[in-house]
Order: sequence, then C-alpha cells, then structure tokens
Amino acid sequence: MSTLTAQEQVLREVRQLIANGTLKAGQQVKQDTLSAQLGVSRVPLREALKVLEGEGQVVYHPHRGYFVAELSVSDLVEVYRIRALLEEEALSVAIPQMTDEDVDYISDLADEVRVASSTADVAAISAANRRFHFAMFDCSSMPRLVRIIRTLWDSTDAYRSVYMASSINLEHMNAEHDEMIAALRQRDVARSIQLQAEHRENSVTAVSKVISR
Amino acid sequence: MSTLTAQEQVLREVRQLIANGTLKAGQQVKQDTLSAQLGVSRVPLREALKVLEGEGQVVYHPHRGYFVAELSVSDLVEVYRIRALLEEEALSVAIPQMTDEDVDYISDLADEVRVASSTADVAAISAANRRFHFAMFDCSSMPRLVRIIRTLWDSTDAYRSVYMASSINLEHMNAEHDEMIAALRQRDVARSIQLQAEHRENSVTAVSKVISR
DNA sequence: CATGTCCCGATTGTATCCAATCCCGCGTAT
DNA sequence: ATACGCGGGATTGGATACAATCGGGACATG
Repeated sequence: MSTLTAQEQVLREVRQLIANGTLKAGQQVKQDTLSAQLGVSRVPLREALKVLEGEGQVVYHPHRGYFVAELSVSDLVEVYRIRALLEEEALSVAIPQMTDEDVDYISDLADEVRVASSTADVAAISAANRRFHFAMFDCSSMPRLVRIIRTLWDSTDAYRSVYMASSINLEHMNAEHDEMIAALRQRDVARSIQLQAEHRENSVTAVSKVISR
Repeated sequence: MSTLTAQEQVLREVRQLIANGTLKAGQQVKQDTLSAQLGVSRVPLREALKVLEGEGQVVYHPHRGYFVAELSVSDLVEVYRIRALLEEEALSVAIPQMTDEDVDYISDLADEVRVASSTADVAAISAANRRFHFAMFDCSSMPRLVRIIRTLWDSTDAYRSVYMASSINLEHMNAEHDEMIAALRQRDVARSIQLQAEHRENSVTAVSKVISR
C-alpha cells in the first residue's frame, strides 16, 4: 500500500472543501482550525495551501494568511479564453494520433458520465466529466499543456457544479459528448474543436450568471 | 520598509540559484544544506520549493525530496508551442489598447536592454529583456494569462542564458526589439505577432542545441 | 463627534526536535 | 556469480513551541 504523505492527503481534502463550497470564496482559511479538523499540524496544511496558491485557488497575504479566491466575471472570461486556446491546441494534436482503442476508452468514459448523470451526485458527475475530457487531452502527449488546462478547470470547479445541478444542462452535456465521440471516430479535428467550443460556451454563460448574481 | 517573509526571500534566491546554474538540472536539493546556506530553517525553504514545484522548476518525489527539473528537447518544444499560443493572444489583446505612453515606456525598456547588452552581465540582460516583453504582455490586462506566460519563461531561464552569452544573438535581439517598437507605434498587430514569433524561434533553436548536447 | 494612538488577543511565520522513510552496502544463501 | 534480505546512516516529513505581526477596540484628544 502506498501511504500518502499528509500534505498530499490534505491537498486533496482542501481542494474538495473549496470545490464543494465548504470553504467559501473570500473567506480566510484559518490554519489552526482547519488543520485540527483534518487531524494534522499546520505544516503540511501550509504546504498544501502553497500549491493551491500557485493554482490560483487561494490568494496569500503575508502575515494575514490564505483566503479562498474570488472569481469576478472578467476573471471567468479570461479563464475560458485561455482554455479555448489551449484546448483547441490539445485536441488538434491529440485527435490525429488517437488509436481506435483510445476512442473506445473515451467512449466508455462518456457512458460513465451518463450513468453518473442519472444520480444527483454532482461531485461524481463532475469527476466523470473531467475524466472524459482529459482522456482526450491526454492523447496530445503534451503533459505541460494538459497540466495548465487542468488548473484552469480547477479554478472554476466550485462554480461549474451549479451548471451540473440542472438536469437540462446534463441532457445537453451528454448529447454533446455523443456528438464528440462521433467526430472522434472520424478523426474530424475541426468538428471536435467546434463541439468543445460550444460545450465551453454553454458552461461559461451558465456560470457567469451564477457569479454576477 | 516592507520586510519580506523568509519564504519570499528564499523563493527569490532559489530561483536565482536555478537560473544561474548553481543548482544544476537533475540535482537533488538538499534541504538541510541549502537552508543553512540561506540562513533560515527548512520550513520556509520547503514552502518556497512547493511554489517552484507548481511552476515546474523542480520535481518532487515524496520521501525523496526535490530535484531541479530537467528539460528534454520535447519539453522545450512543448513550452515554446504553448508560449506561441499565449503570447499571440496577449499581444493581440494588448496592442489595440496601448496608449502612446505605454509605447514610449516599452521603448525605454528596449533601450535599457541595449544598455545592458553592452555589459557581459547575462543576468542583467535577461532581466531587462523580460521587463521589455512583459511590459507588452501586461497591456493585455489579462493577469492570469501573463502569469502563465511568466512561468513558461521561468522554466527555460537557465537555458536561455546561454543564448544571451553570444554577442551575435544579442545583436539580433536588439534589432528585433527595434522592429517591434516600430510595429507597436503603428499598432500593427499582425507584424508584432510575427516578430515575436521569429524572436522565439531564434531562441528555441539556440536552446535546443544546448540541451541536446 | 471625529480622529488618532496604543495595547492586546488572535493569527501567522519560523525554528527546533523527533519520527518515518528511503537508499545503499554488506552479508548470506542458492 | 547473482539474487535476496537486512541493518544503519542520511534525509525528508510532521508536531510542537515560540517569535513576529496584524487588526481591532478602548481610550485620549481636538
């Protein structure tokens, strides 16, 4: 068994707490309280927070502490614009070198998203959805690119959950996934990129409504 | 006076040590030794290393420590490809909204690069060069985008110094900067992007020679 | 009442200490 | 000879203790 270090464990848990809204945007992260809740000392917590700072999930003010990042609408637009550029690149590189097995695997992941969609477990749907999209990105063999895309996804996770709470949106999402699979089977790069773009657009409009509220 | 925290101080210094090659690629960062050299305990050093891990400057193996990142040629190509996408975006957004004062300021920075070029101080040249390019990027008002571009620059800093050690390359660089200023004065987005691309290409070919050596 | 100042509790920042883990070399057995 | 197992030193991981800093409220002053 590979026993995770405390900082890795804590990193995961704090990510969860931010994504599911337990730690709310703007709120200070009190190290003593939180580390006690997680059953560790402040040292590994602080290291986890440094990672999250690097990802933009929290902001750090020396001698004042870490605060959960707040996303303005303009931040959101910027994040999605960068995603557009990078995801387009990822797909253009990935698709031509996908094997049939890759596509089958991605298709299976789309099925799992559909299964998860039938539950009300937003976290599970979100996780399955990520696995689907990143299985595509991973085929690019551009690990740094994928890593940057991942942190961009992370930075809007807390808001995207709202999108996935609506069954109508879930319908759309699954339908778009099906179309994407079809495009992949034909190795149709242009079509895939277009679908991915529409997918993002739906998401960004929904999320910006939530933020500006 | 704003007294920096130890972790911030240490972060800067370790960055320097990596950029100037004191800490060599692949080498383990021994926390006890290094923290002693820097006159602090291991705790702030570890936090600085976590930041650098997030930027890809070091890689972390649990229970084994931090190692200075090694860049393969394919890594290098990937970094420059991502830079191409993001810098093109930054310039397209930045240039249309530059004021005349912005352009004057950028022009001043180009002069400073030229001044620095007359010395043999590679670190100073490199720093001035960064200020020049990032003054352009900053005009995009897309802080996240600029931040990502900055970490991409950081990840090849140690290698780029070699490029700047050659006076012929410095000639080219300054000539290209002048052309860039001219393009900016005309708010010629396409031309600027093309120049920036050539600039990058010169750099990537020089650096990949160094790496594959 | 507005404003400035000082002090104190709360919180973060860092040093030190100890525990956990890994790597390496030695010895042993096959 | 090679593979395997097993200390032991070196190094990292984490807990605790203490120092530094900040923010806010009481109080004084105009």
